[in-house]
Amino acid sequence: MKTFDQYQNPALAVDLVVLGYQLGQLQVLLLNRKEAPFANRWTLPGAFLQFTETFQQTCHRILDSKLGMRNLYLEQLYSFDQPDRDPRGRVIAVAYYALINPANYKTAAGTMANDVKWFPVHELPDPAFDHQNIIQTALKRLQAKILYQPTGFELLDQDFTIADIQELYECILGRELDRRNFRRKFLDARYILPTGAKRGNLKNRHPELYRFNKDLPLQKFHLNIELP
Amino acid sequence: MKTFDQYQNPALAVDLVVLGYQLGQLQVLLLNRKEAPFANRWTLPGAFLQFTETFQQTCHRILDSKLGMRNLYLEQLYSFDQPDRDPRGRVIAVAYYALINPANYKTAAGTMANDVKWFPVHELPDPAFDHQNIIQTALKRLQAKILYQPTGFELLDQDFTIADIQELYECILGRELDRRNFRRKFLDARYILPTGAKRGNLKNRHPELYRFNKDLPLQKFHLNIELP
DNA sequence: CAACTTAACGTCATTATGACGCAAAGTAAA
DNA sequence: TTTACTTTGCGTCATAATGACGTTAAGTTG
Repeated sequence: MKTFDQYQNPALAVDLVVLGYQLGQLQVLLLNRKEAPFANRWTLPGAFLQFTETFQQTCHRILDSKLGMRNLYLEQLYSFDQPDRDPRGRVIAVAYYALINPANYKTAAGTMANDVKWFPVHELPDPAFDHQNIIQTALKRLQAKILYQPTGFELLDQDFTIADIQELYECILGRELDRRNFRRKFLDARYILPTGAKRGNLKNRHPELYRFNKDLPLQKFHLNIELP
Repeated sequence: MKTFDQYQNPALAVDLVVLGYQLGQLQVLLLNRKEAPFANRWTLPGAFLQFTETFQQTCHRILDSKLGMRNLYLEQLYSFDQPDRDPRGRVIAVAYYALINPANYKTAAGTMANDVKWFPVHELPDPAFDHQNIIQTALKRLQAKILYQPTGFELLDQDFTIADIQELYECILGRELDRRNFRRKFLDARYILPTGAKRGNLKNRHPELYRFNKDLPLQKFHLNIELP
């Protein structure tokens, strides 16, 4: 039985679209690249796959060691194969995306090294390589995903108000939703359950806090919202 | 600027799940493998990515040269990374799936070389490598896809009856649907348009022939069917 | 022309959705 | 202590979509 080590294989990189929700905006985490090519440009965090690693292991190596993040939602996004996507040679990128709540990390705006930064998805710099393309693919995936899987909750605190989650949905979907119909849907369908507590320290009426209903059968979650 | 050719990179294979609808059943195309490992076992058609190829080019190389198929629906499925998925060494598989109408090719049952064969998806042999896993991933993807994209039509003749397409949906989704409600949905929403012709040569009433409505805005296509 | 089968069309009750109105709770200003 | 203002929470109504199912029409076979 022969092996394949002697053939010329493309290099294999794993790139991560880390998405967080902060200050009412969906944000992407980018790194400022030091080396050529694309020195001083912003890029997705990434690493080359080590020979014995799985993709997930590479992801966790990047997230844990470089960014101090763990226990997050992670899913394979797509594999990118344009032959000229890296000027150094043939590099295939397997992209994953992660959803995190920035409040759980020291990565809130301002508390990070200046080569790591959150960018609101509508104010992105022109990133290196084909990373713009990868980011847009992730955003489209997320738009589709939150309509049939309760993944949006990964971006919020465990306890949240209905206004919180509605703003998150509006931000991701890029359209406004009727407050009262949104509430009705999430409550009637029991996607969320009241905790009994309310959020205080507010100027106006104190809203109730809710939590995702962990007992919800996954195939029951479905929102019928048209994209703009 | 350095290149990466000198590193030890995993081999990169492209594997194809070719799906066809025939004899009222969804079928997968498998090849009988001649060489070790897994000699005499059935596998997905596949090939190693050549250094300058895109994934799609590899797919077309496999489909065109080995199977004589072209002009088909092709979409990236998922990338498989289990380190032990190939006993010859580390091989990453980027899987694509293709939807074809077998009637358009000489690959109808019985007209093929005996090392190429269609298998109904519920009567699969135990395939080599992790190909069972890849096939099941493709079937789940197809189930989800036909509910929000009009991809099912790729598996049928251009002109079809409502019974044809309903049987296709029932077969892919694995559940029965009400004949009258199915018709109502597809006609009222103008997913399909009448051609004016009817299918003759039948024992009973001759059904009208329809065609997919090419002018349908894609975001309008949506079926609200729960999976079993 | 009677029997049989599939296609085509229709009805009705229930549920989901879109578009709103209005009262309650809380803070801040008068 | 009112009054103004804002956000939350609850409710209504019309319309659209869906599930369940009955009836008639078209065609073949005996």
